[in-house]
Amino acid sequence: MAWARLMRVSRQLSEKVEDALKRGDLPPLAWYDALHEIAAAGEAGIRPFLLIDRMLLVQYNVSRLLARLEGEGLIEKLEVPGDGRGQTVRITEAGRDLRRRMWAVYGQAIDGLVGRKLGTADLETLARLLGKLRDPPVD
Amino acid sequence: MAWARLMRVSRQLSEKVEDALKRGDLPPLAWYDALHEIAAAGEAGIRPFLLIDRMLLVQYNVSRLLARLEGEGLIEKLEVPGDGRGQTVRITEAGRDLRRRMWAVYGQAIDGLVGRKLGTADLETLARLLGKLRDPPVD
DNA sequence: CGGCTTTCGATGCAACTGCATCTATGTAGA
DNA sequence: TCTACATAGATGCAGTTGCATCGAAAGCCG
Repeated sequence: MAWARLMRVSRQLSEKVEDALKRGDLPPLAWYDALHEIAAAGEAGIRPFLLIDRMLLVQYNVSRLLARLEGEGLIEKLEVPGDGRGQTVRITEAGRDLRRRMWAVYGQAIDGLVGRKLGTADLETLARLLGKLRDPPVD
Repeated sequence: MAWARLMRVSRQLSEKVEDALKRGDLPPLAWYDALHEIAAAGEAGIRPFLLIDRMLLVQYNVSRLLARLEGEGLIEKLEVPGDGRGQTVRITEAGRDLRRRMWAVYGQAIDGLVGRKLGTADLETLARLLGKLRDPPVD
C-alpha cells in the first residue's frame, strides 16, 4: 500500500510540476536541479562527476545535460588546472536568471501540491519516514 | 524538505527496483504494472483507454506499450462487438507466467526496500500522509 | 621510464518518449 | 440524412535516454 502510493503520488506530483513549467515556457525540472547544484557551488564551480551523485543521474546524462545547458549559455565549462581530463562548470548570469524564473513557478507549485495539503507536523513526519527509506537512511 | 526527499527517495527506490528486474533479465516495471491491471480484468479483458488513468500514462504510451506486450505474446487484442473503434486486451498464459516471475523479483525488492525499513505503524502513517497528497486526496 | 589500470567525460547506435496529427468509428443536432 | 463534432487508438518525426564503448589524461608499480 505504502509502496504503491509512494510510486503513484511521486509520479503524479512531478508530472504536475513539469506541466506547470511547460505552461510557463520553462525547461524541465532537471535543468532546475542542475542549475541549483551548480549555483550552490558558487564562483569556484563544480566538477561534473560530483553532480552524478547529487542529482541521481548516470554519467552520460550529466554529460548531455551539461552540454545542453552550455549550449544555452546557462553555464560555462572551465579547464581544471591540475587535471587535464576534467572540467569545472560554473553558472552564468543567464543561468542565475533562468533559475530564478523557474523557481517562481516551481516553488509555487510545490507549495500548492504539498505545503497547502499537509500541516507542519505532518510534513515533518513525512520527511522523517522518507528519510528512513533513503539510502543511506537518515533518522 | 519533505518535497525534496519525496522526489529523491521515490527515484532512488524505483531505480533499485528496475535494477533488480534487469539483473533478473526481466522487462521494466511498466510491463508489470500493465500486466497486473490487465490480469485483474480477467477473461473479459480491459479497454486500453481505461489503462490510461490507472497507469498514469498518456495515450500514446499505452498504445505503444500494449503493442510491445502483444508483440511478445503476453497479451492479445480482441475486437469489441459493439464498437468498431476500440479493442479489448486480455492477458495470455505467457503473460501470466511473466507476471509471476516479475513479481518474485519485484515483491522481494519492495520488501527489502520498504517493508523491512519501516514498522507496520510507520507504513500506515506514510500511506495516510501520501494519500493526502494524492489527487483526489484520500483520507 | 614503461606498461597496466583507473578515472573523467564524450559519443554512436538503438530504443523510447513527447508532440502533433491522422484514421476510423461513433454520436448528436439541424 | 447530412454535417459537425467527439472518442479510440496508431504513428511520423524530433528529441531524449540507455547501453556500450571510446579517447585522453592520471595514477600505480616494477
